[in-house]
Formats: sequence, C-alpha cells, structure tokens
Amino acid sequence: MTTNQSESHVLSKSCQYALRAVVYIAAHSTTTHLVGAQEMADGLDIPKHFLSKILQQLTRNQVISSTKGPHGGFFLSKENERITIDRIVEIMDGPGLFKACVLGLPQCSSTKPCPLHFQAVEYRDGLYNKLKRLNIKELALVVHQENIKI
Amino acid sequence: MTTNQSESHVLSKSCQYALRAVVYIAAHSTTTHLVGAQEMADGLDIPKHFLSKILQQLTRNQVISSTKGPHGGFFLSKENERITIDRIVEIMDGPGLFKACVLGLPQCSSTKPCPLHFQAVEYRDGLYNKLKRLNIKELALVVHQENIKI
DNA sequence: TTAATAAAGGATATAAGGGTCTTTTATTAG
DNA sequence: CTAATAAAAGACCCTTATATCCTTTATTAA
Repeated sequence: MTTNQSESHVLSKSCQYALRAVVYIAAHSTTTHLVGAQEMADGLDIPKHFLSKILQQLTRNQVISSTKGPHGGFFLSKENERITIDRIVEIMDGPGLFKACVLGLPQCSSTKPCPLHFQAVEYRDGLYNKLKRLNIKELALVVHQENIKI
Repeated sequence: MTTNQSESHVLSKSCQYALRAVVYIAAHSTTTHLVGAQEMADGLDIPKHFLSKILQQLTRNQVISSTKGPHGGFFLSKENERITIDRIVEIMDGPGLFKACVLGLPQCSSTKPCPLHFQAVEYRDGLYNKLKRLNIKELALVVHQENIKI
C-alpha cells in the first residue's frame, strides 16, 4: 500500500503539549516550589523552547499563572484550576475543531448534513461535552488518584 | 484571546478531498460517461492538480479505477464499491489516526490510560467502527437518497 | 499513422506547524 | 545597587502538508 504517511491527528502537538503541561503544573507546583519551564521540559520530554512558547500563550490567556526571576515559574491560581479543558483546546487549536465538518464542508449542518455528519457529530459532541465539564483541578485529581503517567 | 489559529482537524485535507471525490465518482460516472479530473475539480471546488495527485493515489491503491485517453476518466468497479471508508482514511492519513493517543503518548492504552484516554476512545472507536462498516456504494446511496451536498 | 485527449508521474513552489536561538524584562538574594 | 535567575518576546529555521507545473504514457478517433 502507498500512503501519505501524513499522520493526521485530532489535537495539534502544541495542544497535546499544553494539556500535559497544565496537568504537570497542577501535580508539581506547591506554595514553596513553582514549576520551571526547564523542569517541565525534562519531565515531559518536550523541547524546552517550544514548550516555553506554549506556556507563554497559556499565561497570556490566563489558563496558568507565572512569576519571573529566581524561584519563579508556573503555578495555578484558584481561577486557573476552574478552567475547563475545552478552553485549552480552543486556545491552542482554535474554535473550529469541535464545530467544523469532518469533510471540511462549510455548509454542512444537521439540516444540510454531509455524508458523515451524523456519524461524526454523535461522537464528537460526546467528547466535547465531557471536555466542557472537566476542569483542570478535576483532571489533575483523576491523574493523581489513578496514578496516570503524563 | 490569542490563539494559534492552527485549526486542527480529524482528517487531513487530502483525505477530505479523497472521500468527496469517491462519492462524486459514484454519483456521476455511468457506463457511457467516465468522470474526468477536471470535471471533478470544478464540481467539488478542489484544485485540479492537487486532486489529480489524490486520484492517482486512490487508483494505485485500487480504491477507484481509471482509463486514459479520450473519454477516459475515473469510475468504480464492483470491487471498488465494496471498499469501506476506513480504508480510504487509512490510505490518506495513515493507520495511526484511529489508534494513536489523543495526547500523543506512545505508552497510552486501556491498562495505562492517559488523562483523556477513555473519553477519547469512546469518541474515536465509535466513529471508526461506523466507517469500517460503511462501504463506498452504501455511502453513495445515502448521499443520493438524502440529497446530500458534497 | 497521426492528432487529440486524459491519466500518470516527477519536480518544484508555497504555507503552516513545529522547533530553536537570542535579547529583553521582571524579580530576588546578597 | 548588582548579579543571578527565569519568564516574555521576537526573529529565525526546518519539516511537512498543500498546491502547481511540466513531461510522459496510454487510449481513441479520424
């Protein structure tokens, strides 16, 4: 078989990194120790400079918090912890992912469905609704309780 | 909000084009009229040369059939019509799409799940199973009966 | 056999995502 | 105040997906 090897994906790499980073911060930051970009890059095996860009973006969008200087780093405020996962996906991959047609048809909708519309919508909305109801704190808690590797 | 505007997707553009093209061929080719690349490019509003590449790939993989020369073009053999949609996705986007972890973690599985594993799997496997059971002929029939725009 | 047609194939160009490097700004300890 | 630290910011590069162009091969009609 001849393939493209294009390896399509649901979430971009930036988004995958962002989600893992947020969970990492939740798991490793304490009042006495903020998590640094270097530490995170090592712990998650993500290129440091690329991760930094993503962390900047999350900070600008107030998904995570940061302080500069010695002993500086990233942490989660109470407000941050209540941010839901779909928001992170939206920031990293845009608002279209859970709304756009699988076949890329702009006019596709439930009244004018594309050939795969209902198949796709059923499962897409299912995932989306779960991400909308799951916030960072809850996600981090699950990861901790189930001892899940990130 | 500052976003990437990366507009992530489930299926690559090549794959979206491929699926639409296959349905187009099913709908428009007859024993007396084969569908040409130009006609398809116009009808589907896809760049002709890019579409040609995709059609070549589908032909090589025996998803569609073609003949050269005057009155040549693309059509579906009986064997082609029985090809299932997941096969087209596999050819265009590789075999990883419906198997890889949402967060890109290689070690993620049901026994060692990532934070989003079960949420994602439900979505992904559901769609995948439908695509595995839906062949080209059936898809084209639905499109025709429901008068769906492609 | 020749001209016309249309797919196949190869090479190349463009845009976006992914990744790296350097400089600037803010903070803290001494 | 100064030196050290670490995030913020901007410029840049590489790879891949997307898109285009040009040549070759196969087929048909005249």
